[in-house]
Amino acid sequence: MAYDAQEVETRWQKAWAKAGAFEVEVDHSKPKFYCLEMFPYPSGSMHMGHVRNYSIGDAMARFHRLMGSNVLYPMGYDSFGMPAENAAKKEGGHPHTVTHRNIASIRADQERMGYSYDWRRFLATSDVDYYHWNQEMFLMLNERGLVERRMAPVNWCVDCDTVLANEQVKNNRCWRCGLEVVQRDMEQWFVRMTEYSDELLDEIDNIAFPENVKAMQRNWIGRSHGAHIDFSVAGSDAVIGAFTTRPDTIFGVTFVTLSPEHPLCEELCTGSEWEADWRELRDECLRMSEFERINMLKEKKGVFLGRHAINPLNGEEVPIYAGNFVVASYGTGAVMAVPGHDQRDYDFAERYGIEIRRVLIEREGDDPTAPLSTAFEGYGPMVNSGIGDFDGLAGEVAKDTVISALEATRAGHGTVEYRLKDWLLSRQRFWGTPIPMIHCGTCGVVPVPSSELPVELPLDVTFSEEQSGNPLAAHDAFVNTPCPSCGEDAKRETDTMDTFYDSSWYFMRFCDANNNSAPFSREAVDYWMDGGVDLYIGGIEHAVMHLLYARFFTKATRDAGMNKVGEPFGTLVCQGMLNAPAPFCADCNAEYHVDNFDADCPTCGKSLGTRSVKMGKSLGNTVSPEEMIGRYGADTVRLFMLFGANPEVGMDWSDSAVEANHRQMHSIIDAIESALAMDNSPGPMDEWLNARLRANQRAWHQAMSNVSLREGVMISHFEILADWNWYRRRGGCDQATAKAFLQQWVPMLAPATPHIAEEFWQRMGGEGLLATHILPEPSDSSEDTSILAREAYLRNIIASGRNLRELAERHTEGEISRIVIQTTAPWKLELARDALRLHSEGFDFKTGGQAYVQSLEIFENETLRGEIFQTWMALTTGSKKKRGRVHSWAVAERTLISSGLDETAVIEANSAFIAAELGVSSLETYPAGEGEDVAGKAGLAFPLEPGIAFL
RNA sequence: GCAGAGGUACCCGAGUUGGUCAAAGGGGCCGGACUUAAGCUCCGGUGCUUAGUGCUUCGCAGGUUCAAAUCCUGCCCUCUGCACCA
Repeated sequence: MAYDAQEVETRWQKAWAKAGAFEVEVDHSKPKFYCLEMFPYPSGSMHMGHVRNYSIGDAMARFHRLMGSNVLYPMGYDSFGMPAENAAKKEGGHPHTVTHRNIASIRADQERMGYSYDWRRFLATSDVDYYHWNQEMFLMLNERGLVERRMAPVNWCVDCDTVLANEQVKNNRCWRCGLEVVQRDMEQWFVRMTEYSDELLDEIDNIAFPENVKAMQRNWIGRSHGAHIDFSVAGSDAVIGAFTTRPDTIFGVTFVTLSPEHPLCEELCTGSEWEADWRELRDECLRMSEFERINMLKEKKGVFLGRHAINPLNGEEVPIYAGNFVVASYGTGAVMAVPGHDQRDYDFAERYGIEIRRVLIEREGDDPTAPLSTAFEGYGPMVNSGIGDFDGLAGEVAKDTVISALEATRAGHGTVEYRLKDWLLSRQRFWGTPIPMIHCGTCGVVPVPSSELPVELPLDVTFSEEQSGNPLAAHDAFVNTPCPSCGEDAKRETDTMDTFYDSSWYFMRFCDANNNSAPFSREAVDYWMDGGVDLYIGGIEHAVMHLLYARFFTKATRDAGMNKVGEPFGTLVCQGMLNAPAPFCADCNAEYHVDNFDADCPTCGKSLGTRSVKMGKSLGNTVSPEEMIGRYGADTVRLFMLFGANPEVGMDWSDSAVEANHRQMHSIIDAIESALAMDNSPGPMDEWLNARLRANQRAWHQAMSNVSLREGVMISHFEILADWNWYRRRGGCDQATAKAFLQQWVPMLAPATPHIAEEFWQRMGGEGLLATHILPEPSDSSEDTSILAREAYLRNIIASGRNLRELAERHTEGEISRIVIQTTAPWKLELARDALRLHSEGFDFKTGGQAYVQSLEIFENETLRGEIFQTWMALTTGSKKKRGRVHSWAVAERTLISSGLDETAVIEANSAFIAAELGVSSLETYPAGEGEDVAGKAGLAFPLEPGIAFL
């Protein structure tokens, strides 16, 4: 057929839309399946990374529809954020305009790919219909005490003109623009996510995320158990509180270090000879960001503060230092230093000549007085404790005992610390959800009453490149408002929300997207979200940000009674990178822009090779989806995406592979057309085709259920086609068989290539739209094993015949023209059947095998005795190199032998085919011993392995 | 350093409850059929060897076993995340 992908695909896309094929409602009579791709930011047109993401999701959505599930598969856009604002500035417009233009563009691209979204649930977070509910939920969080406004040192990006959450800072650089962030103290809005730290951490064990994502989240939350210990200062009322994860090393404390900004520093050293040194160190530290303090510090420096702290357990006085490596924001900003068992403290102690004391040994019996040449940071029995019964305790027991001792003297207690911090929500930008709060001179900060929501972003703002700061702050009509509490003039909050807030609950909004009286109804969300989103697909880059916020949010709304589940996502699939070749210099280990193909390395001048790297604008190694769809059609692109690699692994773009997949499409089309044009002549291959189809259906079903899409597509688009071709080659040509075959096969093509599947569904007279068709459970037939085994037997003969032919040619003078196949001697088959029967009964061949074979009647035959014995051994115990056949035969082969397969009959029935395949003009076959032993092959003949001679 | 995932034939990639594994499938390459020819399509080949045998292979080195791609130990390398975290 002339395959006009453009025409076929757009025609069916219209038909699906017209029929509302993908529109779903709550229906308790069916199992539900919620398939979701991570919320896209509409940055213009769709790129290949999107194509991969959605092709995976759509295949799964379509598969589950075929399986009879009620599939929720929505699409919307995470459309607030900086890029639109920057674009608006550039063109002197409004981000709203930019955003809607981009949404229209990406949506058109998605529609052209034929993704089966329920477009009625479409939403954009920058539309007031959506962010209204952001605000409503913010009031809910506020009422539940989860919102806090406080002064805090924040990460500020000068370029983006706004603060960033901790998660948005990577290597001290802004995640968006890459500029280094600076520290600023500002009044900010926080969501108290840390209230849920423990649940967020503990629940990780029970969710089906990939291990790497789980590990990242655990790391990020970073719970550590330890102790808070109070060191009082000698000659003062001051107390230094320190957090440690190693209370078992308390007797090794030989100094205490404060962060230079610690308020006690000044108090302790003012007026002393050490004050000047401390001030210098503090000022130096203030000039550094926290990141530099933690990661870039080359030199550990400290100054003595002139005072001593008292170890609460043994009363010992140790010097107090200020150290540049102690960070104020972690723990208490004070460290109890144990140089014997902490490498950093060891280095510091060595430099300043402080005592290094061993209070742990590595294993029992070690010398407690052995000097340390490096810190021993592991766990081991306590030694040299000086007081109490601590010596000998190790690990958790040691920690607990020390903590109990501290608690008894009220000098400390066990604690838990987290790395996770509260979610810094406010952004000093325009294009985000306005925080619904009002600042009143009299009443302070007052929430906007729910009845007055939404607080809408003004549309009468013109953006330009000159302006800096947040245009909202300069918009009088927005800012000025009466206080909802006292009615006096007041001012609106002009900070907007981090866009991660928008994406933290959108999956629940999709359940009830058009609700205009609440964020979502409990009924809808409990139906669709039961067990979480069943399949959530997206990039690994959201492992700690979006996925953690969304988990938190779901728990917060659950506790507010809005939904039942506490974990939003069931199975999470993180799709791998999409790579494409780029010029690469092995010496410099650097990739360059595609313009440098065939050029020399711009850095070292050597000639460039290529390497597969992530597709991206910066290297220019991108491929345009539009262009590929235009050239090959959406189905080919989808097939390539699914067949190229399994979802979670990286994948290389390859032009030749895309072309190969396009050829595959043609082959499938040709095959189906041939199936539609069959004669009405039933034959022996019909049952084989059915049996193969059933086997493939079962394997396909399993692969698809496991999101092993590559494997699934391999079956639906490659294996089944190969079977069909074999059927035809073997003379299969039955209309009824072909029709039933297509009835099953064509639907299997739909998840990956829905348009061509729908086209053929119609042409073969399928009922209704394939898009809404339900495929029955894969069936089974007890006959299948032996049907398939017979054909496999035949193929085996042809395969070994081919191998042998090559060898035979070398040993034969003249042309090879005929073949003689001697099948197994009947007595060998009988022995094989006996052996199999005994094997299935658990017979021990090693002890009883010989006696058994000798007891057989046939063993009386003296001339055969030797061969009988050899055959028996080959069947049962095998040799050193080869196991007995009873062990190595597959189930199918055992079935054939046990049923007493007449090999000669099978070969005779197919002699013309075999002869043609092996390129000989005549074929003769008989059981060994019943004819001439041509070329001495009779002895080789074995059940399922006939002796083959070419002549 | 810690944690997670990996290392399979020219490339990609299955296979890891030990035996049916010289190891699926695809790409590429080689050969054949078809064709005036190229392309398409179909068929076959693609570790070495051999009238169906034998040999050497699944990061490296050992070990367990009658039997290891698969299990154990050590090592090397790649990717990802965290990191002078108290």
